Amino acid sequence: MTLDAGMFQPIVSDRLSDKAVGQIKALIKEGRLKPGDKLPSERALMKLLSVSRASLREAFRVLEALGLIEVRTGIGAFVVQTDAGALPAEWTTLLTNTQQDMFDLLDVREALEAKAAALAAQKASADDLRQCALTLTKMKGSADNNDVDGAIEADIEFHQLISEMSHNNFLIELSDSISHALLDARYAFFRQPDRIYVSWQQHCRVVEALERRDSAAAAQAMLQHLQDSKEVVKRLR
Amino acid sequence: MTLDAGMFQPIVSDRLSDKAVGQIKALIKEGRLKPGDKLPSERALMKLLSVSRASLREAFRVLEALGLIEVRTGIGAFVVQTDAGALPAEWTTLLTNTQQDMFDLLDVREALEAKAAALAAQKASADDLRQCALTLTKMKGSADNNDVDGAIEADIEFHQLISEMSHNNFLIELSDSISHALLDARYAFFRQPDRIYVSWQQHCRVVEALERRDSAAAAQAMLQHLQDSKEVVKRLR
DNA sequence: TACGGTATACTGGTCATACCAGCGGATAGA
DNA sequence: TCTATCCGCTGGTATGACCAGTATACCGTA
Repeated sequence: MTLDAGMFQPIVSDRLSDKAVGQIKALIKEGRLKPGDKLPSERALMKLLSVSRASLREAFRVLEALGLIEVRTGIGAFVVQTDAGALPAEWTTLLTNTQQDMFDLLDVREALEAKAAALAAQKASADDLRQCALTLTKMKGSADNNDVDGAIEADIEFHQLISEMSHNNFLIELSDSISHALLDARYAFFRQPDRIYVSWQQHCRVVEALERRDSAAAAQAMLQHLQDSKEVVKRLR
Repeated sequence: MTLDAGMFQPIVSDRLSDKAVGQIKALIKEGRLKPGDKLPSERALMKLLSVSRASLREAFRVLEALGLIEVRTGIGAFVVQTDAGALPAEWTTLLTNTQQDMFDLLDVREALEAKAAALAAQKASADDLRQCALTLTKMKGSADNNDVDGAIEADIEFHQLISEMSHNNFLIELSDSISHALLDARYAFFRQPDRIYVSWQQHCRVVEALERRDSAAAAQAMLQHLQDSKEVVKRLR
C-alpha cells in the first residue's frame, strides 16, 4: 500500500476551555443567546458544562477578548449589545511597530474610507450632513489659530462621522480602530505648515460631493485626501 | 463651586489578569519580546508577576485570543510568528447573523480586494502571476465539469493569492477572515447556472490587468467582479 | 558503536476548595 | 414609610494537588 498524505490527521486535544468557548459561541451565533442576555453564573455554568470553574473562567476571558460577552463583577456575564460584533478593539495597536506597518495600515484606510464615503453619499441624512459641516468650521477655526489639538479632534470627528454615515458596522469598527492606531502619526502630521488648512480644503471637497449625493466623487475626493496625506507622512521621515 | 463633568473618573479595578495582559502586550509592542521568543513557564511567570497561576492562565487565554502568543502543551508559550499581528481569526464568524451583516461584509470586501488588486498590479512577481494563472485553468476546468467544490476551491485560492500579492499583511488578514465568513454563501452562489463560467471570465480580466501592470484596471475589474457577484447573491433570496 | 527503552524533571491542563469584595434584595427597626 | 443592616448571591483570587504530554540524559543491550 502507498502512503497517502491525507490519510492521517494530526491529533489535537482541544482545551476544555476552548470547547466551552465553542459551545457558548455557537449558542450566540444561533441566536439562542441574544444580546443583553445574562449567562448563568460561573458556578452554575461549570456544572452545566461539567468543567471546573477555572476552565470556565478561561473560556470567559476568550469570549470577552473576542468581544462577545461582557463580565461585570458581582453581577454576572452578559452577551454583548452591539449590532455588528465587536472587533477586538486593540487588534491594531500592536501592529504599528514598523514604518511599513503604518503605511500598510494607511493603504487599508484608503480602501475603507473611500468606500465609506461612497456609501455615505447614498445614505447620509440631512442631519448627518449638518454635523459634517460642523467639523468643517471647527477645522477652519483650528487652521486660523494653528490649533493642532483642535485640528486633530475635528479631523477624527470628520472621518468618524463619514464612516458612521455608511451605516456599515464593519466599516465603522475597522475605520475606528485604524484611526486609533494612527493617532500618534496625526500629531506629527498636523504640525506641518499649512497642513490643517489643506486638510480642511480637502474635507470640504468630500462634503460637497456628499451634498451632491455623488458617490463616485465622494470616494474620489476622500481617496485624494488620504493619498495626499500619506505622501506627507512619507516625507516626514 | 460647580460640578464639572470631567472632574471625576469612574473607578475601575482592572482584573489582575488584565494587568498581566497589559504588561506582556507592552513587552511585545516594545520589542523586548520578539516573535518566536519563548515566555517563561507559567510557574516562573506567576512569581515574576506575583499573581496566581489561575490569573496568569486567564491572561494567556486573552493573549492567545488576540493572536499574540501561542501556547503549546508541555513545551511553553511563544510570541506568535507573524509580520503583522494576527487578527483574531474569528472576528467575523459570528457576525453574519443577518442578511444585512452579509451585505455589509460584501461591501467591505469590495473595498479591500479592489485595493489589493491595485497593489498586486504593482508588486506581483512573475511567479505570482503564474500561480494566478493556474487558478484560472482550475476554474475553467470546474466550469466545464460543473464541479462546484472545485470552483469554490479555485475561487478562494484566486482571491487569496491576489490579497497576498499586495504584500500588505492587514489586507491579507482581513480579506482572509472575510472570505472565511462568506464560505457558506459561496456554495449557493456557485450553484447558480453559468456562475462558475462567468466568474472565470471575470477572474481572467483581473489577471489580464495584472499582467499589464495596470493598477487602475485591475482594481476596476476586481470591483466589477465583486459587485456583479453581490447582485447575484442578492437575487438568491 | 548504535539503538531502544527508561527514569526523570520539566511543561501546560485540570480540578477542588477556600476566601475576599462588590452587588442587591429581604428584613427588621425607627 | 423610610432607613439601616444583614445575608445570599456574583465574580476575583489564591493555593495545592494531580494528570498528561515533552525533552533529555542515562543505561543496558545487540
